[in-house]
Amino acid sequence: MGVTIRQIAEAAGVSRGTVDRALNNRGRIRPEVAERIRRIAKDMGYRPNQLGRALSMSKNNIKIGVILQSAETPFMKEVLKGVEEAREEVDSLGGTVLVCKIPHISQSDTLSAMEFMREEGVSAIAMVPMDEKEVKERINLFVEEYHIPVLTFNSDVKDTRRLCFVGQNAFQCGRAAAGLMGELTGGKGQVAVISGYRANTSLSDRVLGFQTEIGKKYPGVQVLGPEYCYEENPKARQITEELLKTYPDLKGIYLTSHGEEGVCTALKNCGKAGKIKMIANDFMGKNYQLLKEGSIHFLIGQDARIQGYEPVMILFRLLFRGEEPERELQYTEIYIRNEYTIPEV
Amino acid sequence: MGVTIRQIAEAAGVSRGTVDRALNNRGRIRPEVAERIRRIAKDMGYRPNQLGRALSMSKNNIKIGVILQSAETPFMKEVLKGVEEAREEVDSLGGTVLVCKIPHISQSDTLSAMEFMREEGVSAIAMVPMDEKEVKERINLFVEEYHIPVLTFNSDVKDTRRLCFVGQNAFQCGRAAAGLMGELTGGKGQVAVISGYRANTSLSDRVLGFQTEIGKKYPGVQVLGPEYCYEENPKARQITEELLKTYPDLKGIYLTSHGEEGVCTALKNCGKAGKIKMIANDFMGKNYQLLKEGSIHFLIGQDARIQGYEPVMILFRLLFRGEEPERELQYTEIYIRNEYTIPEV
DNA sequence: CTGAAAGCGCTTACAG
DNA sequence: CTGAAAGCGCTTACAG
Repeated sequence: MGVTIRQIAEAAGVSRGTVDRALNNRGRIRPEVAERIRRIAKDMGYRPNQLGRALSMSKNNIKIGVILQSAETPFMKEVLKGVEEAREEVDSLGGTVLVCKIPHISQSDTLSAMEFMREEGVSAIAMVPMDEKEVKERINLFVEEYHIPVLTFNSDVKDTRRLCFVGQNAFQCGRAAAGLMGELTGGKGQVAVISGYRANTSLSDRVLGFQTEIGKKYPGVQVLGPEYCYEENPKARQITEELLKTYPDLKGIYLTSHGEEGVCTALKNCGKAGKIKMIANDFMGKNYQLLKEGSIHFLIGQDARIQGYEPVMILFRLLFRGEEPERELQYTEIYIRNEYTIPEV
Repeated sequence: MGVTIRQIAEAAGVSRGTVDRALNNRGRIRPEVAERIRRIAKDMGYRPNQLGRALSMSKNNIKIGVILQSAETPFMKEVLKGVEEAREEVDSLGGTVLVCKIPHISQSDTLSAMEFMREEGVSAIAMVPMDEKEVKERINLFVEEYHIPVLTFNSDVKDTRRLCFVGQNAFQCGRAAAGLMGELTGGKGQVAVISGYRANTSLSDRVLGFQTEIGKKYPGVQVLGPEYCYEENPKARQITEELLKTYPDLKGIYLTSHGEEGVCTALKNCGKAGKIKMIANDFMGKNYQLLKEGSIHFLIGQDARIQGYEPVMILFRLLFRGEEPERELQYTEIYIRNEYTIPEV
C-alpha cells in the first residue's frame, strides 16, 4: 500500500487538510508551505488513492449526460452497450450517467434532449450531433454560457467549441478499402461503389477516400458509381443486378454501408458470389455470415462498444480528476477482418 | 446515489454489521433475520458501493505477482506497458502488483521467481510459462497446495491446473495469413514460409495454420518451407536470396516472426519488393515502416498492451470481487493491418 | 447471534 | 492561512 496523506502530514508537521490544499492547489495556503509539502510528497512517492478520493467526493455526485441518435440501428445498439458499461463503472465510482435515446434523427429532439440534460443538472454531455446550424449554436451556448463541456461522438461537427470528437476517420476508412480492393483485383479492372445516403458525411467521406486512393495507387482500376441504396436490401440488389448487366466484367464492389444481403443475393443469383471481390463495412447484420461463406472478402469496421464507452469515460476523467482529453480528434481504430479473424461470441 | 447499507439497517431495525453479515453470507446471524434483511435490500434495490467496499478492504492488501520471460524483446516491452497500466489501476484501488522480469528464457529463473512471489505473499500469479515438466509441476503445486491461482499469458502450458490463458490463438493467426495470401496471389503460384525457431510452439502453430488452410482453401498455391531464420536479419536475407534463386517465380512470402528487414533487403536488391506479396507478424521493429513503403502488404498482429493488462485485471477481479474469468482460453484479437490502418502515435 | 465502534484515504465545511 | 472534526459506504475485530 502506498504513502497516504496522513503520512505526509506527519512528515511535514501539518494537518491532513493542509496537505490536501497543497497537493490539489486549492489555495488558502502559504506558498512556501505548499511548496514544501509538494516536495515531501514527491520524495515519499505519494500517489493519491482513487478510492478515498472517489468515496469522499461521491457526495458531489458527478452527473454525465449521453445523447444518442438513430438509437434503433444495430450499430447504435452496440454503442449503447459501451455506454452502459461505462455507466456501471462511473456508478461504482459514485457518479451518475443519464442516457437519452433518440430513435431516429431529429433536430428538435436533439435540442430538447440537451435542454433536459441541463435541467437535470449534468456536468458534461456526450452526444451524437447533427450538422445543423441550430444544434451547433446550442453546443456553443452550452460550452460558453453554461460551462457544460460537450463531447461529440460517432459523427462530428466542425467549427464548434465541442471538447473533442471520438469516432472513425471515414476518409481513411475508404482508403483502407481501396488498398484492399487494389490488392484483391491485382490492380486492374472495373470496381463499383455502392453507398447508403448521399447526404451522410461519414459515408461520402468513405467514398471519397476510396476514390482518391484508388486513383492514386491503382490507376489501372476504374471506379464506377457511387450508386445509393439507402441501406435497403431490395434497392442494393437492384443496383447490383444492373451493374452486372452493364458491366459484365465487373471485378469488385465496395459497399460503404448496409445492404449486404441485397448485393450478395444478386451476386449469388448469377453465380458470381466469391468471384467478384466484395468489401463491406461494419460488423453488423449478416456481414459476418457472408464473410464466413465467402461472399464478402473483407470487412472494415470499428469497435462500436468503444465508441460508447470512451466518450463517457473521457468526460468522467475530466470531471473527476481534471484530466483533459489527450487529443481533439480521437479516431477509433479501423479494423480489417477476413473470415479467420471473426471474434468469438 | 444508491441505497446504502445504513438505510437498510434503519429499515430493518438492525445494525449495519448485521446487514453486512446477511448480505454477504458471513454466518453468525439468525437465518430468519438474514432472510428478512435480504428481502428488504432487494426491495430497496440495494447495489453495494464498490468504493466503500474497496476502501475498507484495502487493509487486506491484495497482492498480485507477474512473471515475464524474454522481457528484453520489443514485444514483451509493450506487454510490460500493459502490466504497468494495470498496476496503476490496481494500485489506485488499494492493491499491489509485483513484477519479475526475466531477461531471456530460463527455467531456473522462472522457478525461483515463483518461489520469490510466494515468499512475498502474493495471492495470485500471472506468468509467461515454459513448456517444461518442472515448471508445470510447480504450477500445479502452487494451485493445489498453496492455493495460489496461476494464470498463463502469451504462451500456454497444457495439462496443468492453471486458471486460464490469455494470448493469441497461433493456429488461427496462421490461417488468417493463409486467407490473405490466397487472395493476394489470386490462388495460385509458389509461396514460401520463413519462421523463427523450430521449437517455439507459437511459431510452429502459425506455420501449421498457414499450411493447413492454404491446402484446404487454395489448392492452387504451393507452400515451400518453412525455413528458419532465428529472428536474425542476415539469416532471413540469406534464406530469401536462396529462395529467389531456386524459385524465380515465387509469388509470396509469409514471415511468422521477426527478420523482416533481412527479407525486404533481399527483395529490394533484386527489384522484387512490392511485387512478391509479403505478409509479416507483429507491429514491432521495422514492420510499420516496411508496410508504409509497400514492401510488406499485410501485417498480422496482436494488441501487446492488452496481453499485459488483462491478466493482471482478471486476477484482480477474481481476488477482489470473486469474479471467475469468463473463459479458460481468452484469445486476444487477431488484427490485420494494411498501410492505411496504422494507428497514430 | 447481534451491536457499537473504529478504520480504510480522502475531502470539506467550519472555526479560528 | 491552518487545524480539528465529520463524513463518504463498507468491513471487521471486539464485546456481550
